[in-house]
Amino acid sequence: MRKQQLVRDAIWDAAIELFAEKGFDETTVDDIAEAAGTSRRSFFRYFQSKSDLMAQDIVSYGTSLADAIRSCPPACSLPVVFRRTVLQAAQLSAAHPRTRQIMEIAAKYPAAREAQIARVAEVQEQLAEAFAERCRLGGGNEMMARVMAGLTLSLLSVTFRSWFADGQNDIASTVDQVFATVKDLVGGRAGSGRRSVPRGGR
Amino acid sequence: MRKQQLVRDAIWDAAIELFAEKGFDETTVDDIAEAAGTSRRSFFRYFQSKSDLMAQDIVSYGTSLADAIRSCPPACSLPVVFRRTVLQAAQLSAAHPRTRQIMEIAAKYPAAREAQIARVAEVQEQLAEAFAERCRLGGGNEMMARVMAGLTLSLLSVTFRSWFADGQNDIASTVDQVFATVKDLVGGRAGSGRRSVPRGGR
DNA sequence: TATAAAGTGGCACTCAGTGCCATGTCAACA
DNA sequence: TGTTGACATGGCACTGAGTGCCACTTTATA
Repeated sequence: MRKQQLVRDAIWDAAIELFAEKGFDETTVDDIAEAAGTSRRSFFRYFQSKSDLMAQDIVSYGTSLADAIRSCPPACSLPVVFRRTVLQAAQLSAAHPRTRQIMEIAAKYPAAREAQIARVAEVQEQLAEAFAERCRLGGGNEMMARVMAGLTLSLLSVTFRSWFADGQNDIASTVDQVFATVKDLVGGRAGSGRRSVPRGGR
Repeated sequence: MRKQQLVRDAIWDAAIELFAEKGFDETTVDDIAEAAGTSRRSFFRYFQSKSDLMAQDIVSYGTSLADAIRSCPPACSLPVVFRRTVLQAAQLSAAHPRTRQIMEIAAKYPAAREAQIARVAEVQEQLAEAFAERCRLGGGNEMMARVMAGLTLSLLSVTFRSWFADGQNDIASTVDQVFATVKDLVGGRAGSGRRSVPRGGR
């Protein structure tokens, strides 16, 4: 039924509004239920917990990331898949009207932040699978898929933080900046001035 | 006072033992307090929560990582600092007698895993600071420090997972393996057989 | 030994989360 | 139109987490 989605949205909106207004810790489930015009008991039918609700965007964000990976043209090299994925996910999230509000809540309340971070680990699993599939990294190489997934999320996290801190809207250029930084770190050609060359091995 | 530490250790040991035995979710704070020969109220004087207790090792692990970064000889290049850090942290943790037990608990119970993951974010902050300090990445380049921190933890996570899954004890070789994988991904010379070359740029 | 400081345990309270059950709603069907 | 069944809802009661408060005990110091 479509009404289900309506109730769910009502709860979610009410919750975010209250979190922003009164604080994450200060808002009880009863508050949210009341503001959404439903009961405490129903709240828990739609969301597993307050934390679960808070991390909802991370989950959907994860599926769009996985989609981005899978939908990348087959000709793309690994690094290109990589970059496209980060860029696409960043743009998608940046476009969502509530994103900044949610980031503010997460920045302010550790409990809210933890709720999100906890889900990131699940997203990482999804990504690893998607990468493995996309790049046919079968056999003993799920390791690379996992490294890619971890790296992708690290870069995204840095990207968002920087984008959020700057208060600017052009997330694509933030992505460029982050990639330039990594290249510099890891030994690509581009550089932001500082030499810090590779030659890693023991 | 030294007795404080004794009580704390007693609680911690009792908790880990019970988690392994009955499960994380199934163990109540009362159970732990009783097993440790203290009261529920005192439990909360030593640990903020059950989750806090579960994540205790992550915290100490974080400080040893930060130390590893700071104690790296000044001559080392960035990638070397990097590798040393990962290796040192891996070895340190692998050496701790309870590490495997804790990983088993985390593997089995999502709530326990989440508790740990939530703390990893804090560790990442610590690492970013340490990297920034160690490499004198002042000014506008905290970004690189954060990328390094994220990358370090990603690699460590993969390393541990692999080490844990294999059931082997030589974590140094696992680290080698992971680094070879990254190099392969990002365009170094070493390779584990599969070509998936760099040539990053957009 | 007296006394201050610090640690401890019990009690009561709020809030999260869950199981159970009675009620309400809507649609299909007789 | 009235009955039935599926399903969503809301209330109630219960357990466990986490906290504030206070009385008690232990320990260090004079």
